[in-house]
Amino acid sequence: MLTKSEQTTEFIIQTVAPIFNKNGYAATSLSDITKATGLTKGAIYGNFKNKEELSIAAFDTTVKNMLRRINTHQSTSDSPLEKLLLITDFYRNYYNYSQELGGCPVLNMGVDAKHQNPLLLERVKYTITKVQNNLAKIIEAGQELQEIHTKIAPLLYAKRVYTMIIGAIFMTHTMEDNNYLLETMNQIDIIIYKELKR
Amino acid sequence: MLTKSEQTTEFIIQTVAPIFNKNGYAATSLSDITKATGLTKGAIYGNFKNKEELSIAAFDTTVKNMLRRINTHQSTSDSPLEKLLLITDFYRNYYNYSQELGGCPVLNMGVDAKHQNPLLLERVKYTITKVQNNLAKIIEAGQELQEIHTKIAPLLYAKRVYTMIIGAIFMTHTMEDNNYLLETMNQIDIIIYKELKR
DNA sequence: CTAAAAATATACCAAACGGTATATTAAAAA
DNA sequence: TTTTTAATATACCGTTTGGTATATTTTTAG
Repeated sequence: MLTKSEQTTEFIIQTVAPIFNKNGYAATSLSDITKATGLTKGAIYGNFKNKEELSIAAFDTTVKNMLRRINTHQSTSDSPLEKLLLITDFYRNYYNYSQELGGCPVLNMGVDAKHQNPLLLERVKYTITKVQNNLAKIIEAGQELQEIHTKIAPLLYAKRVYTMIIGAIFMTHTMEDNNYLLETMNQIDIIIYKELKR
Repeated sequence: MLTKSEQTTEFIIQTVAPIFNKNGYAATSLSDITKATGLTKGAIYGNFKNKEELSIAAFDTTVKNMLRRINTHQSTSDSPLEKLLLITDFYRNYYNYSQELGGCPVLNMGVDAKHQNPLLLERVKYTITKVQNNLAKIIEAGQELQEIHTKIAPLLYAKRVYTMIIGAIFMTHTMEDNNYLLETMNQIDIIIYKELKR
């Protein structure tokens, strides 16, 4: 069972996460935070050291939820190759999903934290590395199960794919046009079928 | 000849552009601006209506310079196909170049302006559309000169390519690793040779 | 049910915010 | 060179900023 303060801490994070993600670190004020939560500064600073720490907790939670969601989605299948296709499938619905989060946390905070919040930037880098390694692991598993060509360099392809995904996320959000995401996922599926699959 | 005020206006824009690009709109304060220019608020507000207008002028100038630079680079050749290769070549050196600008203006302001500066966001959208159309025009010219397959849809490929480029820019800047940009440009070159070239 | 402890609210801080009215200085025209 | 005009500096405005010390309330333990 969660203590009262643990509940409050969790409530603050959940409430504030989309605000930070949407507005960025500097443009999110403490009055935004108190207004959204209905709490006072006393409560906020009783649960978090400062604004920076709160922004990091918010990012980490958002990302954790997102990665869990991708993981659940791909675990529908045991085949690594199909797992990859399920991931592109996940991102076909990402525009809707990420709008609930206030945008893509990796993209938004990667750009936003760059010159203002070094600790948060480290969390973004860590997240990107993690996503890439996850992709690479799936490719490796596919090679072991002889679904994927062994000549393929797993991490290289993982980076290639994630670069395309994040580009499509930016374009879709900025241009407010889901086709960038859909079209890019189709392209990645073609890579999976024509380059990876043996 | 430029009048005194025109000179000052230009000086302010040039000085302030990389600051806005680096820190984002909200995180750039008027004291940042006065400190960097050595001017007072009186001078700033004598030349610009407000902070928003200045940020837009700064973005427009940065982008104009950037587009001119790409244009100069590609005009080395008359062949549309080679023009495309010269563009990927330009982006191979983009990490260095964009660091001077305080990052990629399209990427940074696209994310930053999304929920804070609608006028600036419109400028970003306009820029993206322009870049895409430029790429599409080159492909069309290549089709007319029979360098590029006519079955290729110019705008579709233009969007595909720019999506990959902007993804690579994000990854390179966030991960501080130029390989994302280099690797992506190699991939685009492969697309040019294997899919576009006839 | 009461006492100790933990969590939240209140009231306050100096500093910084974007912006403006006015004074002063510098440039252009007569 | 003087006068007019334009450009910049100064001083100030109310508001908001992130953060804190302290008072009050709520929760938990005895």
